[in-house]
Formats: sequence, C-alpha cells, structure tokens
Amino acid sequence: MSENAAVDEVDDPRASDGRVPGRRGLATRARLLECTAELLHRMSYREIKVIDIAREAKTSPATFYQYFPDIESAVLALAEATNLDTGPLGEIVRGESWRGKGGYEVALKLVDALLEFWENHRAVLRVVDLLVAEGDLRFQGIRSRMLNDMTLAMADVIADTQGGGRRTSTQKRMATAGVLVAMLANVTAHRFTFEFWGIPTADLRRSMADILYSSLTGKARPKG
Amino acid sequence: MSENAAVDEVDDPRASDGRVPGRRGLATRARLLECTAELLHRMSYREIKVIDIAREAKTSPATFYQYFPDIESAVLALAEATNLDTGPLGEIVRGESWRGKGGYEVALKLVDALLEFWENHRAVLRVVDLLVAEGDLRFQGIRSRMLNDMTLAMADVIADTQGGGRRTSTQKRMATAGVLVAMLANVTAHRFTFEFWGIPTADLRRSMADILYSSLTGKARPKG
DNA sequence: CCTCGTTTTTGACGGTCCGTCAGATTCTGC
DNA sequence: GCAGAATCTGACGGACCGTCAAAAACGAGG
Repeated sequence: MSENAAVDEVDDPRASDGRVPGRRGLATRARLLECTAELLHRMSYREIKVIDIAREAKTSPATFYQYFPDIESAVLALAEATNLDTGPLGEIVRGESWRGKGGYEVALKLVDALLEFWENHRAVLRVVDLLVAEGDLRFQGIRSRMLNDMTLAMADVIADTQGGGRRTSTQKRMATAGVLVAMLANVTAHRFTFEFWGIPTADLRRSMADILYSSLTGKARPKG
Repeated sequence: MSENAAVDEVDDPRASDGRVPGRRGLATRARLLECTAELLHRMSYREIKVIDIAREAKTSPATFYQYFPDIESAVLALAEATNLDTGPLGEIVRGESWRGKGGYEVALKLVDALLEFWENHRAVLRVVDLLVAEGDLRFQGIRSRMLNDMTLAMADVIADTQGGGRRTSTQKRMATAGVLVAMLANVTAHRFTFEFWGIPTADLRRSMADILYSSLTGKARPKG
C-alpha cells in the first residue's frame, strides 16, 4: 500500500493532501530534488535530514512534506528523474562482434564505459546501491531496470558465441549474465575499496575484462 | 580517534566512564549483545533502536550506553564476537587440485560451502555488508579479514594452474582473485534478489562455478 | 551481619529531528 | 481588487537520543 503510493508519487506527483500541484508547486518540488542531489554530493545519505534539504531550498520542513512523505521517497524520485540510461552500455555489448580477436577489445570497452558511467552518477548510484542493500524493493526495481538491458544483451552474446541456444537454456544464460552484471556493478562501485586494499584500478579493469570475455565467449583470454 | 576508541572497545571492553567492568558488568554486556543478535533476526538493522535492545535485555537505555557508544558499535562487537571463520572455505580452495576433471567439482563445492556459510550467518553478514556499503571502515576491515584467506588461496590457484607466476604478476592475480571473491560474496548475499527476479539458485550456483573454474584455471568448463 | 567503598543501574532531563495541522500568505481568473 | 484555490509556514506533540547525578546492588573487612 505505502509502496503503491510511492510509485504513484513518481509517475504523477501529488501533494500530501491529494491535489495535483500547479506551476509553482512543481517548481518547488523540483527545487527540493535539486537540493537533495546537491546535498548527496556534499554529505553521506545517512546524515541528510529533512531540515537540511529545507534550509538548502530556502523553505520550511513542512513544505518538504507537502511533496514527499520522507527523504527516501525524495531520493527515489531523484533517481527516477536522473538519467540513468545504460542503453549505450547495452549497445557496446550488442553492437560489436565478440567473435575473433576483437572480442577482448569489446570487453575492455564495456568495462571502461561502466567505470565512466559510475563516475558520472556516483552520488545517486551510491544511494541506490545502499538502499538495495537494505532490501528496499522500490530501489531494487530501479536498479534492475537500469541493468536489465545490459543483462539481456550479455545473455544474447552467450547464445551467439556458444552453441546458439542449443547447449544451454535461456534461463541458464540469464543466470550467467546476471552474475556477470552483478560482478561488474559491484566491483565498479567498490573500486575505491580495492584501491585502498592495494589493487589498482588498471588491474581491476583487466581482470574484469578477462572474466567477462571468457565467460561470454567460452574462450580463454587472447595472449598479449 | 573515535575509530581507535571503537577498536579498543572490542579488544578491551571498557565502560563509558573508562573503568574496566567486573563480572556482573561483563554479563550485562554479553546479554546486550545477545539481545542485539536476537533483534537482528527479527527486524531490519535500521529499525532497531537503543530502547528496543534495552527492553529486550530487561534493562534501561542508560545501561546500554554504559557499554556501547551507539548501536553500530554494539553490532561491531557482535560481528567480532561471532565466529566468522572462512578458514574452511580457504581450505576447499587450497586443499584439492583444480587441475584435471576434478577441478570443476572443487568449484561447485566452494560455491555450495559459501552459500551455506552465508545462510548460517545471514543476520550478521547482512548488516556487515550494509555498513560496508555505507563506507564504514571498521566493517570494511571485518569483511576484508573474513574474505582475505579465500582471496589469497585463489590467487595461489591461479599461479599454480596458469604459468606459475611467470605470465602474470602477483598483483594481477590478486586483482582477479579479489574480483572473483567480490562476485561470490555479492551474488551469494543477493541470492534472494535473483530468485525474485526469476533466476533459481541452482542456475546461479552453476554459473558461479563456471566463472570460477574458467577464471582460475584458464580453461573452459568441462562438458556435461 | 553491619559498614563502607566500589561497581552497576536507573529515572529524569535537555536536545534533535520527525511528521502534522490549522491558519497565514501568495497566486489566478474574473 | 476580490473570491477562491494553491502554496507555504510556525508551532506543536511525539520518538528517540545521549548524559548525569543519585539510587541500588555488591562484596570485603571487621
């Protein structure tokens, strides 16, 4: 029930009293989202209080509650509003052939694109991951939708390069693709942790490409 | 500074006023930890309040603060106290040969052991992951120590089965091992998410074993 | 078993942030 | 420039926090 309300909230933003906001209201709402994004860059999600957002937006806490039931919902709306389009990543997977010697280059390209994508949306993605970890289904949904395209593309590559669907079921290919995407997303997000631990990003990049290439094509990484 | 205080807290539990607790005090402290663990099974970490733990332990909030500065520290102590020994997992990696046809069986065995390990410590590990995601270095440390053995073991396997250290540097092998461990830990932890998404654990298990096997040995998964 | 110093527990309090509501303020069409 | 709708806000009760001084429980020595 509360979940449905939140979903509606995103599609058709209503004020807390059920009326549809007009120009001014929508502007205020947008300003609140901007300020939320701004604060996410400055401090960690857990530290952000409603009063902080209100102050930043030069308004009062009560106004915040006019548009969002809580901070989580505001961040949800922000994540929906942010352009988290991984289409280009899916296209890298699909658009070039994984067969032959060029395949490994595609793997590297995908890893690089993913690292860049993460860098561009660091602030929002960090919170999305966090709330997914907390088991929030709404954010689980955002994350799934975001990565779905890439996963499907990878499953296709597996079918293409390995037995064309006769040797493994669609479901098994999806499992492998899902595991790979989870790996990529997780390692990318924790790049800093690895560096702190003494593993440079360059090596990480190479390792991810190796694993990707061999798991998708079924062949060992080409030498060199 | 606050971090050092917390580390000391675990090694040598002092009360908030700096004195060392006696028998009765230590018993109370232990009871508080038990109750924290109990609550972690019943409700999500975020929902747990100091007053809940105090009520459960049949004491007052002030008593809680006598032994822990906050809930996070109590959970930290709990995680330290819980036996999170992944030694057996490292031994699976090291103890049997990955060469030849038996190698794939070892991969399956490791994945199974990991799934079981997670199941056994679900409540605590979930919180550890959560707080790592929030960037807490103390929990990062716990997690690293926990998975370290397995990572080193995997790096050794790579050296053993692929070129004996001449073809790749130690650092690169550690990067690959680190990525693999991150993948295993992450997928294992989110098993439920995958199932919700329509991917059964059986397929996940198979995919992880495939990726493990091919990445560690450099060979494609044996047929059958 | 009483006394006294030490350890442990607790009730009570001031503070922060939450979430709500009724009334004040601003807008908009006429 | 007025009526009614839309938007904003000050003020409040409530949950939980973290602290402190004082009460209670303990236990060693007489």
